[in-house]
Amino acid sequence: MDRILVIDDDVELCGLVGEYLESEGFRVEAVYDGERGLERARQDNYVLIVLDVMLPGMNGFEVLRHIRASSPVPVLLLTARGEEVDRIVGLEIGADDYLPKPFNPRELVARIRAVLRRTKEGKPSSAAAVPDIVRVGDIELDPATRIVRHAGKPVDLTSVEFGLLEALLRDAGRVVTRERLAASVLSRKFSPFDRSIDMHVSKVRKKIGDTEGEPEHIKTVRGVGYIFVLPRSVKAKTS
Amino acid sequence: MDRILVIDDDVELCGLVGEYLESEGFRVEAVYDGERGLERARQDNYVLIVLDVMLPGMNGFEVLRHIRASSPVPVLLLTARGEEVDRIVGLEIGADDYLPKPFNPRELVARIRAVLRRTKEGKPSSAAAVPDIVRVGDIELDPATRIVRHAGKPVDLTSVEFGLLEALLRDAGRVVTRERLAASVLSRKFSPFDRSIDMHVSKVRKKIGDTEGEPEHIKTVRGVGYIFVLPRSVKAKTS
DNA sequence: GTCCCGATTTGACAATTCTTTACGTGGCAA
DNA sequence: TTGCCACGTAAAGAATTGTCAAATCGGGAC
Repeated sequence: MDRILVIDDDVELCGLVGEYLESEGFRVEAVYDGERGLERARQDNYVLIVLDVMLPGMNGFEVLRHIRASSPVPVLLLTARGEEVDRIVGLEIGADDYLPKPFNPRELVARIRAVLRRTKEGKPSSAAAVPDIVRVGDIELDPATRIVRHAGKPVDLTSVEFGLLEALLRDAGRVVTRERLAASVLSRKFSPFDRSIDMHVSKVRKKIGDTEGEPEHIKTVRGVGYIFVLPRSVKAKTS
Repeated sequence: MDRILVIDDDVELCGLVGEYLESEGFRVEAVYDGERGLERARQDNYVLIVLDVMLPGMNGFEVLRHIRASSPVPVLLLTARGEEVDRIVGLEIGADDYLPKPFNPRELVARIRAVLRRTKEGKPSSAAAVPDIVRVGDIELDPATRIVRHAGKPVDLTSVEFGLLEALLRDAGRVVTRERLAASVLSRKFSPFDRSIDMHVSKVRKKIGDTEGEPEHIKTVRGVGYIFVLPRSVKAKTS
């Protein structure tokens, strides 16, 4: 089983991430400081390391440099929001990708899979990280260009609409609650009078053709939220 | 610990750079003229030398030539702004990279690390040093010469515009927040009334042709920031 | 030092996007 | 069927962004 090492001093986050990754079929170990992380990284064999930049004691870059000195194991950096340090430094010293906090666990998984795929393909570490296209049925969403296509034809979405569709697509086949949508799309708590999400769902539906008798993409789950329906008998593997 | 020698007659700058590099885990020594620099370079063992081209007495090229006569130590040249010619000369005599003043300390660190990585990877020093050029789609940006091209044609940008475009390009395919842009481009905290970034984005857009119906380069992500879109023309295999 | 010029920032207003209001529809239970 | 409540969506209102133009800043020439 693929083993992943998470180095992050945020214990709670480690727990969440760990749980999620395990549900996705990885084995996860977490340590909460750089020294310990380095130690583990050296003695054990992980397929990938998730490394927080901001660590007590030895910072993430230090750790990365030391890891790189002895091993080509793929490393995915987590950076705090609004943090100055960015790709310039991170990728230059040999990270394989990075993800700004806060992030969606699905996004993390997608990136981990992308990195693993790249490195497995024989590509040496530190190749440029290109976000993946999310495809479900006849809908295609590209985070890198923010272009959405419906049956191949580009659909013009606003920022919020794009974010909403992305959130639904990344969890295609599962119900996404209004709470989660509000949090991830609008960056705010959901309150019962807030009809904003509904409004945007309405608009997205219109734009991706959920109006005619066509098989609809976004179904309402009364009292809970929305679900992007999967085309029959296809599992939610975006990788 | 990795030791770096800085040769530059600007004492203040030496101080700043030294401080920054030390915070990044290097040990730094600085001297303020070429003769002394040469002396130090000969007797001590540095992992890298940062050398200003414009020096009182013996100029940087002289110094570099002398250093190269006896040592393969990596050298990073600092050139005054707009001195394009120097690039060719500098790299030909055996510099490993160079950086025009004024520069961002982070950029310096990134380049130092890049050089160290290159030279450590077995490439002998002074092997073809390729200063990184950032290329995304039909846009090409050279941090070293500060020249930007759109479809091959040079685009005239002001320094803020250049910095803005560079920041976006380095994170092409990902959203860059206003906070981040303000910090890295304007060197200040972003405040909600600050329209400066927007203004510059507007100007850059105009200059790189984001005005016609053509696929635009810079998209707005409302409430967050901007994203430089990655071209997706090349499917599947994107190195 | 002052003057000048281009660059950057700020002010103002238009255009676009998002939120809220308002009302209609339809599901669900008794 | 009735009543209730959640959802759909048009339209008004609020907020954010685009951009022109004017004010301010900063660096070099003198």
